[in-house]
Amino acid sequence: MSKFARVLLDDSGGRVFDYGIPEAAAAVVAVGSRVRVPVRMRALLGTVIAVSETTEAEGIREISEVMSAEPTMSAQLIRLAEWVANYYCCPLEAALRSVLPGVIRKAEVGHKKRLVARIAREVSEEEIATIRKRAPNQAEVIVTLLAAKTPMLVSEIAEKCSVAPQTIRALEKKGLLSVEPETVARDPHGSETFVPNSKLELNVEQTVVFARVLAAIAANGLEPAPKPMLLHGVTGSGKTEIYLQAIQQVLDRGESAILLVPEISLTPQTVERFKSRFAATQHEVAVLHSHLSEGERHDEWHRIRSGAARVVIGARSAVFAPVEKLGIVIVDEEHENTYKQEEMPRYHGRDLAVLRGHMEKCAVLLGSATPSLESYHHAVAGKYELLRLTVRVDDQKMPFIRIVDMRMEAKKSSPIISDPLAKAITARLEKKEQVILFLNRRGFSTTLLCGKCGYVHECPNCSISLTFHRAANRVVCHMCGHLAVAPTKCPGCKDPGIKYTGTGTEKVEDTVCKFFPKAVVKRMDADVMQRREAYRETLNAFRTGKIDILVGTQMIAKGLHFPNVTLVGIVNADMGLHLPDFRASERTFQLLTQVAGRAGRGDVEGEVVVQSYTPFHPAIQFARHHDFEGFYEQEIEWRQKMGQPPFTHFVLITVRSPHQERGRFSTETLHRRLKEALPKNVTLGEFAPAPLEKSHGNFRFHIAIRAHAITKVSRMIRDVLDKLTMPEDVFAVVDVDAIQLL
DNA sequence: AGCACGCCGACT
DNA sequence: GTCGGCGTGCTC
Repeated sequence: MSKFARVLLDDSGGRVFDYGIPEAAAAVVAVGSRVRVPVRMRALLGTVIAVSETTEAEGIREISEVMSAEPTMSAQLIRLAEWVANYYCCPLEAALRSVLPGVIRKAEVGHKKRLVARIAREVSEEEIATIRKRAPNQAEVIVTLLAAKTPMLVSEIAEKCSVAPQTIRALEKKGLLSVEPETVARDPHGSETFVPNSKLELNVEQTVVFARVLAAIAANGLEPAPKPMLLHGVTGSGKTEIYLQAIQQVLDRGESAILLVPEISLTPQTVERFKSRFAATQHEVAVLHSHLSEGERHDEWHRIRSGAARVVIGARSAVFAPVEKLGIVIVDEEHENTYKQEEMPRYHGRDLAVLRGHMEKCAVLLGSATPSLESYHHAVAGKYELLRLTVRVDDQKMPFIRIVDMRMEAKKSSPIISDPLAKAITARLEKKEQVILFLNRRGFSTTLLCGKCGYVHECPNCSISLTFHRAANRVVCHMCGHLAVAPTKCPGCKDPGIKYTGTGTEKVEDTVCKFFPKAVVKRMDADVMQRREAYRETLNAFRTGKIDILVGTQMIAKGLHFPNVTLVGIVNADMGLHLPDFRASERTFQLLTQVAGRAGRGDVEGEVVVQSYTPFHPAIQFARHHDFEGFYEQEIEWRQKMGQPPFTHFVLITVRSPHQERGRFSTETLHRRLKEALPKNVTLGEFAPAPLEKSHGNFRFHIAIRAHAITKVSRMIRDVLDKLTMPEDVFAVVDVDAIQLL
């Protein structure tokens, strides 16, 4: 009695077919196996997603080839992919693509193979002497290999002994050496050596927290699965050390660990810190991120799959790392929006970390100085275990935060650098301390406005105004990258009096240079950091004190620490506060807290100056008092009243088309069908043009849905969309638990 | 997604 | 009569 495999074809529009498992392959075909199967006249690649004793299908054919002896994906990862497909309303095919990197599924890029030579048998001194008379080069090779005590690359030997490869071949013929192609892993950090660093002593709070983490790890594999832990630790409270020691504990138990970090934090320094720590215990660390080459990704994946590397650090997609015996998943900066994938499948890395931990019954640790409302709500509700670190490791006080009311100050002094901020900078410069100025917008000015006819220079493809970049003398669209020469007169009425209004980092840099001509000012944003080394160079210059004032965007807000930075100025705290986004307030609070955390990490107390036109906004006031709980309390109350997440799930459907009327019509039809299909307890919002009405030349429309049981709703939306045929140039995107609302 | 099947117009 | 346009639907 043979079995049947349910196979999902790679490029077959998400359809599954049943195939017979040949007797000979019965032992190797399992859920997660990659197989070649006959489809009509062709043989296609697919993934086995289930194995059963029976099938309803008629005209069953047999699997023609099994790609590897072991399933390429574990049954658990297949289950995770199925969950992603059901929850995030996408085809299983798309979810599986995230689980299995393209390079692995194609199986074309093999391991990088190189010829490796090793000593084949004992060689006596006399023998070497005999060889040396006839073939001194051959003798040299033998001596080198003996001295090395390990096999060497043929190319390496050839170079070192300056001999031709034939010399080595000759030795192989004599039976003294064996030469074989061997897999050589490309280590993205292979050329670096790591100085082992040992663990730091934990303070009282850290010890308490770590004990709880240990308890969770000790419960790995038991029923019920340990509760996920939320570590709320203020900036500088030593969360990373907890992560490091937790991972060590997991390794000691023979298990593996996954650490998710936001893509931007995955700097060489971060990676180095982890590699160094585990270098001491000889454990390999694999790194996964989007900038790996195909070959590197291939090698890292196999290093993980084979168990050679049991620590995985990576951006969101690393949550799918093929580790066995998962012992802990850690999500650093769990509130970060970069964990949400903004293309299909639109999963949230942190949420999948929690789910995977639950499925594999292992510890899950989420960490942040400013937890997301969602996670903190779970902690308060007892779904997560809440752990706290309230003091900084060096007993450093939290920085003093001063709010400058720009409604008054902007008139009196400069709208960019107010008097109080200027005075604070002067004082710090006199003491030879360093300053960071933060503004979350690139460019010189944000709007070109004609004073005469009211013309605003907008992007032809997007409904936002173009930003003037003075250094390049161009106007640039920050959405689609549209570029044009900066106009000198109004493109509408030809009046030469066109005005540049609004502030970007370029203008801040400019103003600061004028205010403090003696200070060394450097700007750090995506524009000046185009060269890869520029980032490191600037940071090094800043660290060694060659720069007095660093002006920058997001880039300088996250996780960098410089002991000599004692003042952080936030040029405009209101930016982003008034966007049509229910998370605007939460984001502002997080950003202010994170940026403020950059101040005062040395032995001098830090100071933060926040410029705002709405100084009494709760997000600003609570951030000022370092009061996360206070912010949470008032924000969660509002969310509950409004039926916003975390009390509902928010699903956003975006319909886009280059043709405005076709887009509107399709949205209308979709909305009507949804109204018919969705049950009463699901809130279906009216369809409307998106706040960002036009982007990349597409008109965009939104339908918002709020619901409690998302998987059911997801299914219904999929059914409605499948039945609906849209015009060729109209596309609908479903985003479950949407973060990007514009 | 491909690719066969099929049902209509232009052409050796 | 045949070649080939692409519109519709099936693939275990």
